[in-house]
Amino acid sequence: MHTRTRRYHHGDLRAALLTRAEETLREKGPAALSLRELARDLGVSHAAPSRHFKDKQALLDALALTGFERLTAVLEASQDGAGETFAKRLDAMVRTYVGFARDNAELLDLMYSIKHDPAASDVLVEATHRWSDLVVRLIGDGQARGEVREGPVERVGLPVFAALHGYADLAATGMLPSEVDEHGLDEVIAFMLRGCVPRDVL
Amino acid sequence: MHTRTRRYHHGDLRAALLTRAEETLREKGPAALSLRELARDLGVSHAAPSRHFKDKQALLDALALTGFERLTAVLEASQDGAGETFAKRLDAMVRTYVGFARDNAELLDLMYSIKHDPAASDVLVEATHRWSDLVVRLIGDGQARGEVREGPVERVGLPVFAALHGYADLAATGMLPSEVDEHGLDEVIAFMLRGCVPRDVL
DNA sequence: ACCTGAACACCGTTCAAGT
DNA sequence: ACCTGAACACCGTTCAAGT
Repeated sequence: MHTRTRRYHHGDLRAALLTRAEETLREKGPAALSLRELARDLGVSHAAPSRHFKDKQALLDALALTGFERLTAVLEASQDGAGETFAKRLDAMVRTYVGFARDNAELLDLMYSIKHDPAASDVLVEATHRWSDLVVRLIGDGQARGEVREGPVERVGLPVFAALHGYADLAATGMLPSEVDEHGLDEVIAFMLRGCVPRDVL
Repeated sequence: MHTRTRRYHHGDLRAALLTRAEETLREKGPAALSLRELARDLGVSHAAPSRHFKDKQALLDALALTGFERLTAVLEASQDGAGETFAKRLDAMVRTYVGFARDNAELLDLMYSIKHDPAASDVLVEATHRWSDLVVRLIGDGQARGEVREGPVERVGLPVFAALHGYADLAATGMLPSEVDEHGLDEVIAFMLRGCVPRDVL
């Protein structure tokens, strides 16, 4: 690839490994991710990655962490220009999340598989909390405005999150016939709003 | 384990491989599933499995297929004594599905990962259709009774399925704090019913 | 028909040794 | 501090040969 004579590696092997790992994950799937092939791609010996990641799992953890950081960043950004009403803020968040899931299907899968690993690192657990806090805040604000039914936020928010998580997974893994996926998201958002409706309405 | 002198294998190696594979999947997770270890566990040579499954993927496909068969069986059974109303039938189906997901978390994961593989076999695709037909029938019957809003069944059913799939995944992978999981399912079912409510009500 | 044993090309991980 | 090269114990897959 790059023909300069290299004594060791050109600079930041750690970052290069993560970048290349994500490319491979996206292009060839998680099964094709091998430390040795990564090292080969980057022109270092197969043992070199171990200086930066104690084992393969540590690299996957680090990769998942970058995913959570990017996800929370776009989700937070989605709330900025979204407007005031619960309907508009929910719409923005859901479309952003599903968009991220479509664009990063394999990465999101990795993120979830690591999240429910009991040995997940602290920084990683913290990253997932930042994201669930966003949902909690969205629901809480909606309740404060009288646009969402009363009740403990986790209980009101849980079905919303379940539907969001489920639809994003279906869409990202290509399990929806394309003509369903076309307007499916509109349908899901309307469904969520009906589910959130205050008790005096339904 | 069994001490009888065996010339080759005791009988049905194919079935024994599938049974042992599911045990390993359940106890040690998908990463620990190796053809060679399976063969060792069953006391045959490492090449023996290839007589029954052309490669590892073929064994996983067969395992997923048994999963789909058992899943559709319990789901169909759930509808028998469920009662007449849409609410009761939905309740029965959702609880049965989530129960299956909890009891077979790793297997269900495998089933989904294979389902969205473009090279999925015909019998496997057919098995997944039997299950989506069940959801379609549930929604269609609800509409006929005037208990579910009008519209194309796929469009009405999609958010229900998304929420079901999403909640089952959260519950099965242990991502719900136990005090949330306690009453979470009731909350999700009520949410689904509000989402399905006819247009003249909401 | 069903299984074995050896062979091949891959892994992840470890560790002395090099620069 | 960072990387190499050899070594070890695993994989999946294939194929001649055995019963």
